Formats: sequence, structure tokens, C-alpha cells
Amino acid sequence: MAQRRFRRRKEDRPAELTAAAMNEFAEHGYDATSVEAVARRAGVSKGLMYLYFRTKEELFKAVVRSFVAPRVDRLTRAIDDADAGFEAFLRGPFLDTARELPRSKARHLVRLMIAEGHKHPDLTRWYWENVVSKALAAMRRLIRRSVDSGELAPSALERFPQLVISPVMLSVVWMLVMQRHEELDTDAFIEAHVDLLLAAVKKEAP
Amino acid sequence: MAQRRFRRRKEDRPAELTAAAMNEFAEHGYDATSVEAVARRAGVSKGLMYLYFRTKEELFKAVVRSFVAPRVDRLTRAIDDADAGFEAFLRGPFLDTARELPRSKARHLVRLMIAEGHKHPDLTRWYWENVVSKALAAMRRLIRRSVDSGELAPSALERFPQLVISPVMLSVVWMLVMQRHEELDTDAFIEAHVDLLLAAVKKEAP
DNA sequence: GGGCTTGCTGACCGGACAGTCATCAATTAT
DNA sequence: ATAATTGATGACTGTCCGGTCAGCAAGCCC
Repeated sequence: MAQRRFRRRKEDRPAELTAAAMNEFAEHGYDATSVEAVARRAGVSKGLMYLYFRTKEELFKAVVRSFVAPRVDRLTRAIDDADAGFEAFLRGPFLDTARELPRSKARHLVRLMIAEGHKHPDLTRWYWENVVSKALAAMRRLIRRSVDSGELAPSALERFPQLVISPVMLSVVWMLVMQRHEELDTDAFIEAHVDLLLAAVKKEAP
Repeated sequence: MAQRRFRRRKEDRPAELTAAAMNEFAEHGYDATSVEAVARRAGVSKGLMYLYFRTKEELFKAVVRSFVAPRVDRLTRAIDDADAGFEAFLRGPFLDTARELPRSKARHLVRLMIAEGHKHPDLTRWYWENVVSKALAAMRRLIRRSVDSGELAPSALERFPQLVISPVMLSVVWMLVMQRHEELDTDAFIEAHVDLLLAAVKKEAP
């Protein structure tokens, strides 16, 4: 008998499709990715996608959600578990993920959100509610804790936790546009930012 | 006689087309913008575009170049003319443009570069050579000058002038994705960053 | 006003692609 | 074994769009 024409694996299909779609979208963007290419990459037929996702747009949203959700949960948990203080968190878990992101596959997802986000309002809302606002809230808790404990002096950081992550955003964009790592050592850049930040907000020893 | 069917204005056409294209691209992105829509917006026929630009891609590159070039020249000139020192420049011309960008139409061009840049290597190279590297070099000159004059203490800023603009990039992305200004006062955010930065790098009065 | 140049038009072509559906085949129930 | 169920296929449709080109008309010269 020749190669099995197809398998029946209802359970695994959605994950297989979103994984394949993640790669196609990352490489070519939303519009330039055809459903057929995704199906081919997943080793199934085009029609199958429409059994699990109503439209190409639904597939896209599923990709973002399935990829982002677990990572964000992990990071916010790391923030709350960090009873080691602000500096320890920044120089530890934060630097780890911040340095990885600009070179990881996930950076392409950032591109997708920037390029396509405004066309998918409900996806943006979900992203806001489940990712951004949660992460910001966690950061704020950590900062407030560190101010109360006397590690940090009060500063604009409480109001703008984004001050911590802006160099990461710039690094991601840099890598997306410039492609290569020459001309900007994103690792050293993010570290330099952390140094400056801590120098500005740490409480002087009295 | 009915409405004039068309005019003959060879000189003005390219600018009219790039202006119309800028708006279409900004609204819908590259792929989702049709040449016909651009032509309609410019009040001409689709075929005309192909008399002035070889392909849709060439039109896109022309849009970026024509929009970016004058603004960058203006800013780099402002840097070099700023013999007022680092802080004066940051709190003056820099803050002015940095606060405007996230809400200006130009932010959509940032989206285009992030979304499409990697598909147009020669455009990216042009962008690097004529925009990014020039702006960075100008910033470095200013920083070095200010260190020499004793205004600033030596710091990582000389190596990474990007430390100055990262909150602007985050603000632009924020506005592109979140659409609305609620939840992040980009003006205050960028100012807070400037405050922290200056606190960290200014030379203490001896 | 008649002929010449050329800016401009719009119908047309070829190809690509999202989404549909009649049909098939692997599995399950009887 | 046979029938019923359902996961999976791929040909097909309608549409859209980038790019072409034969021809039209606005300006120009005589």
C-alpha cells in the first residue's frame, strides 16, 4: 500500500495548524501568507483549515493567542515570585527574557501585532486585557513593593513601568528592520539601560 | 463642455502620487493597498502610475524616501546647530519632535518600515545610510561635545545614543497598536524618561 | 486648422487566493 | 461484516489586483 493518504487526529489539528501558521506568518506576514501554504506546511489540505477555523483571520488570532498566552503567564508569575527586590529582578529574570526576545522567533510576532493589530480590534482588546495590562500591573506591584521596602526612591517609574521595557521594544524593532545584529549590540544596550535606570531610581544609602 | 477629462501636469504627478500613496499605505498597509485606490485618490487613472513608477514597490520606496528625507535633514541640522548643550537640546527640539511623532501621520510610516522593511533590502539600506546612521552620528557628536564641556559625565550614552530615543519608539508602537492615547500619556512618559536619563548622566556639581 | 508629440486613459490579461462543497475513506457502532 | 459517522480532500468559483498597451485627446508648431 502506498503512503497513507491522511490521518485522522482531531485533537492535534488546531495546534498543528497554528504552529505551521506561526511560521508562515512570521516569514511572510499576514497578507502574503496563503492558507494553502499553511496547510502544506502542516501536511494537510487547504479545506481542513476551514473545519477548525472559520476564516484566515480567526486562524491569525488563534496564532497570536496560543503563542503569547503561556509566555506572558510565565513572566508575570516570575515578577510576583520575585521577592528578591527590584534590582535582583531586573538583573535576573528580566534581563534573561529581554535579551532573548530581540533574537527569538517571537520578535516576528511583535511585527505582526504592529503591522496587523489595528485591523483586528477584538484581538487588540484581548491583547490589552490579557497581556499588556497584566504585565504592567505586575511590574507596578513590584515597583511599589520596592519603594515601600526602601530599595527605591519614589519616582516616575511607578506611573510608567514602560520605562523599563522601552529599550527592549527598540531592540526588537531594530532587529526586525535592520535584520542583523551588527551596529547595535542589543544585549549590551539593554544592560546599559538597566544600569542607567537603576542609577537614577535607587535610593542613596543614607 | 463637460468636466475636463484630465489635465497634463507632468511636473506635479510624482508628488501627487506619492502623497496619495502615503495616505493609502498609512491606512491599509502595503499589500492591502491597490494601485487603483492610490490612483483614484490622486484623481488619475491606474495606468498613469506606471508611467512614473516602474512597479508598486518603486512607488512604495518613493513614498518612504520623499516623506522621511526632509524631516531627518531638519532634525540632524537641529542637533548640530544646538550649541546650547545636551540638556537644552533634549528639553527643547528633541522633546518637541519626540512628543509629536507618536500622534503624527508619520507614525504610520514607522509601521510600514517595521512591517515591510525586511522585504525591501535596498530601501532598508537607504534608510540605514541616510536616516539612522546620520541621526546616530549627530547624537554622538552632541553627546561627546557635552562630555568634553563638562556638562555630562562619561557614560554608556556615548556608545548607545539609542538610549535617548527608545521611549519614543515605544510610544509610537503603543499608539499604533492601542490606537488611543488613554492608558499611556506619551508626552509625560517621554518627559519622565528624559528626566531619569539626565539624572543619571549629568555631572554632579563638584 | 492641420499635423505632430506626448501625457493620459481604461479595457484587458494572467495569476493568485479565500472560501465552498461534493465526495471519499478511516473509524466506530451495530 | 455492514452500516453509520465524521475527519479529510481537492477541484472549483468568484473576486481582486498588478501590470500592459492600443488608442485618445491636450497642448504645440507651422
